[in-house]
Amino acid sequence: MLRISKMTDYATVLLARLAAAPDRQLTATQLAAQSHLGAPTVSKVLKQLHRRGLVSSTLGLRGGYRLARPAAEITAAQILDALEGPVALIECARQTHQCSIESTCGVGRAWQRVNLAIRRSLQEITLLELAGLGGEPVRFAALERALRGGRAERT
Amino acid sequence: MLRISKMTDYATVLLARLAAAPDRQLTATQLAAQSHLGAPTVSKVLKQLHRRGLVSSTLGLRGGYRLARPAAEITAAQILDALEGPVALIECARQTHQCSIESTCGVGRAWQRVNLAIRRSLQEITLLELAGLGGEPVRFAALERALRGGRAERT
DNA sequence: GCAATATAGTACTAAAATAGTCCTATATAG
DNA sequence: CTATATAGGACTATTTTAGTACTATATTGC
Ligand code: FES
Ligand code: FES
Repeated sequence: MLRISKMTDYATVLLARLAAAPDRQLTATQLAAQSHLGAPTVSKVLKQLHRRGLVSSTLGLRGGYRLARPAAEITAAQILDALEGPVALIECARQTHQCSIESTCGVGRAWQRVNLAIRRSLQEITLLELAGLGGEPVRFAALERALRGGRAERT
Repeated sequence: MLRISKMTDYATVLLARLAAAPDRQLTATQLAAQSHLGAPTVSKVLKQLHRRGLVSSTLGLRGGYRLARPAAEITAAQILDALEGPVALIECARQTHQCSIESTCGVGRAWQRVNLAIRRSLQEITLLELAGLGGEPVRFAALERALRGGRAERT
């Protein structure tokens, strides 16, 4: 249940590598070799990450990629959004809800709460933690809170 | 990000309908009409729900479906599992992890914790709440108040 | 027994999403 | 000017998901 795409998985791996070498500039080829992933695929992911502002790039010879900001300021939610867009748990949970059976079901509202809770938990996980660099354990306080409270979100 | 399949969505709708009529037996055709969904699809979903023990069925004339147990004892996690199986957030999070780059990445562990947290949250949502039948807003608000004093939020 | 109704199981087809590749353009260092 | 590297987009292949169809079996009521 609840898979993330391979591309997103790759993205976290690549970002973790960049996080481990914050002052260096790594090329797509280098990252592909380090990660044992295909070079074209890695390139594609990095391009997407650049589009979404998670990495900065330098063109030309001696170019490459680095994190656009410190690993502690990049969250799992941002990575997910960057690769998969703001798709929600179910169609009904999207802002423009045009579910055909909405009037008769009433389930959508509850799923939205679940969706919200998950988003909140993902916003508390930083790349630092994903990369295993932070030392602090992953926390899920917000998840617990959101599940019970169900407050509004702004993202 | 993090979609559930349409089938799972349908399942919650159908289960919610069954939950709303706990003492009646509804046929697939009736449920399809109520939910404005295709009859073959509804039938398929119900068969799967029966296989996974979430609904009980009666064969033959005057047959139909009903919940296998009270709505309060059916959780969102169970519904998800019934329709989509125990697939995890990423391949690496599965019990039989055979990720090819596992040795070099170290990201898997953190995702596993995210995965676990999401599962736990889904286990706390019951069908009663999904169906909008429980008194859940009060209960959640009270719990939140009791638990308040948590930690700060991050974007 | 027999016909009608309804679920059970399974196999198949169609459609959509995802993954991966390739090509062209552009920027930079030397 | 050339080699290297990213940027963007188009394309194909694969996989997953959704939906349909068909056969078998159980139950009711005549
Ligand atoms: S399935 Fe869309 S609102 Fe319920
Ligand atoms: S991507 Fe599989 S263990 Fe990291």
